[in-house]
Amino acid sequence: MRRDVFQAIADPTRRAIVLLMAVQAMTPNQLAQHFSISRQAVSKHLRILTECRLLQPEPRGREIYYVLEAGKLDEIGQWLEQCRKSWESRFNQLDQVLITLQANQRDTSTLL
Amino acid sequence: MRRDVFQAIADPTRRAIVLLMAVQAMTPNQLAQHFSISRQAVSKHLRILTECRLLQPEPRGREIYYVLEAGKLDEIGQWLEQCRKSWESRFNQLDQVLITLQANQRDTSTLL
DNA sequence: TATATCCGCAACCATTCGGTTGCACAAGAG
DNA sequence: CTCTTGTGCAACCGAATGGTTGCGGATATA
Repeated sequence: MRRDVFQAIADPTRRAIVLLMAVQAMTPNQLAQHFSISRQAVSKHLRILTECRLLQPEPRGREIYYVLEAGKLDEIGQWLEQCRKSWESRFNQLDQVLITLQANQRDTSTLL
Repeated sequence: MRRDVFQAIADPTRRAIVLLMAVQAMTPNQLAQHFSISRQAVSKHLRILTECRLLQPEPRGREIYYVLEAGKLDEIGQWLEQCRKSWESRFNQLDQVLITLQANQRDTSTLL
């Protein structure tokens, strides 16, 4: 199933999972020991993180290691940059106006 | 009310609002014209974005302009960086092991 | 082979979410 | 003052969320 990465990291438990996985890949059982919820609840979170390609399962015998797909984090970074860029160009536009005004200040009287 | 910024940007409509607000501050009515949902639904989104300090309301008479609080975006960026940093230091640790092994390669036979 | 372990799936449940409609109130416009 | 406009708030509703428990299947272990 396709899923939204922003919706995936909305839950604080899932963000903690991503952080842990960034340090070291783990199995669901190992992971569940870090939380106070049931193993199945952790598995649900892993499923969601896997569906949006933030994690990738790597079976090792009867165990399954979930590995972080760090490249998927860029999707979040791109949105962030888009916001920041728009926000700053908004100021740049204002700066342009001010610079133009300042440059023409000596002519302002004649222009108005 | 205090709110989680990650939960706030989980909804695609709210992300679109943030992007629009990054370009130009708007009133709820102006904003609602960009979407196919009701004005009240947009107002709900504005409330959530305001509660997590991503937007700040600026009353102008009977109108209210919502202005982006761009600094709040850093909270997301910090989490991202924390993930990336852990992820890369994970590789660095592996690199250290490999480098050490390679340096000692000539002695491996004696060490084992 | 029998048993224990690791894991995902399904059913269920309370709560939250995102949308709607209707209403009340404050501020300009006539 | 009256009317229109911009806004927030409350009630309601179906769907999604995050948790639980119980089960079955596959893999190691005795």
